[in-house]
Amino acid sequence: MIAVAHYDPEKRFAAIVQKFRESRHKLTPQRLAVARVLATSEGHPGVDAIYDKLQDDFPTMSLATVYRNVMLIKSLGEVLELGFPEGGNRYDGNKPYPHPHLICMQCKKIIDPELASLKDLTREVMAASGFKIVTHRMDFFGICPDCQSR
Amino acid sequence: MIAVAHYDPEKRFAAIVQKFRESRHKLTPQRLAVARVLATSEGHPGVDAIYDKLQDDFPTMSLATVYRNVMLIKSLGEVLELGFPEGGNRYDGNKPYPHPHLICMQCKKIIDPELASLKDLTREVMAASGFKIVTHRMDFFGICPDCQSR
DNA sequence: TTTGCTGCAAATAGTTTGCAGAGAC
DNA sequence: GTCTCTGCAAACTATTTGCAGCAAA
Repeated sequence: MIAVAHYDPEKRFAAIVQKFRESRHKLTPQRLAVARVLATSEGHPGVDAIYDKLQDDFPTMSLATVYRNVMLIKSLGEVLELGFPEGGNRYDGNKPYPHPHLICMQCKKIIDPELASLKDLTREVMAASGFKIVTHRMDFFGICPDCQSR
Repeated sequence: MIAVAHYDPEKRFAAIVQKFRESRHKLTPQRLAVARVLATSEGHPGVDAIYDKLQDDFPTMSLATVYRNVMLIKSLGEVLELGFPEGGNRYDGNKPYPHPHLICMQCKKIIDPELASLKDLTREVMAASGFKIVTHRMDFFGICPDCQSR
């Protein structure tokens, strides 16, 4: 299996809360709960997955609140949004900077492969094209080992 | 400037028409017109760009028809769909297989950089993860030389 | 107390679909 | 003549927004 590096989820949560404070945003229970799910999830949850996960603790919370807080955290630079045109964006609050993803087309799981050579690729494109490259997106789609053996 | 390889647009158009025939789809003027735009456009047009471009020749054609035919051509494997979650998917009928893209965040132009090392990257991910990789998506986002000097 | 946040419901935007007539073959 | 395709309008879905009450600071 591939090596996967993750930050300490509690530190990630604290970093997001710190950004809330710096930007003078109120620390509501709903907001903190969304931040905690983003910081601690390894599975790159979507908005509806976050919503579902919080139903036990916040039965009256609305989807709109999840959307609003995910957007806020994204605007603070503390979550990476993985948009998919088919809908159902996924979020990574654990590593909020661009990095490659490996997506199982069957079970929809998303994992983070370690790829050393990607930085060189970015530099190669910059030099060859004259573009000033700001960010990138690199997704591999396939069938994971679990789904292959089913 | 970066080197950009393109196929002969007329050959691409003929290949798409050939697929229409093989799959027993009727050759309506609207369908052929959409295929021609996809085969000959270098700018990775979106559905609305295709629609706009065809307004002169087919003033009564509906957006739905463009959508339906783009989807048909995609299902025949003759166009590469570049979906963006913000909406406005873009299409490449000239090189209908996965390849990296370089997207200007300002003028929205999309060009095809030549990157030799990408195949190795895919193999690296396959070997390390155990995934059976089916396809990939690699986008670089930045500011093109034209927009930088404006 | 003040101001921003939440829940609800309605609005939005891109895309898809049902249907009846038109047209390819 | 048959059966698919088209144009129109309505439906759909994920997301966003307006508003009135609620709660953090």
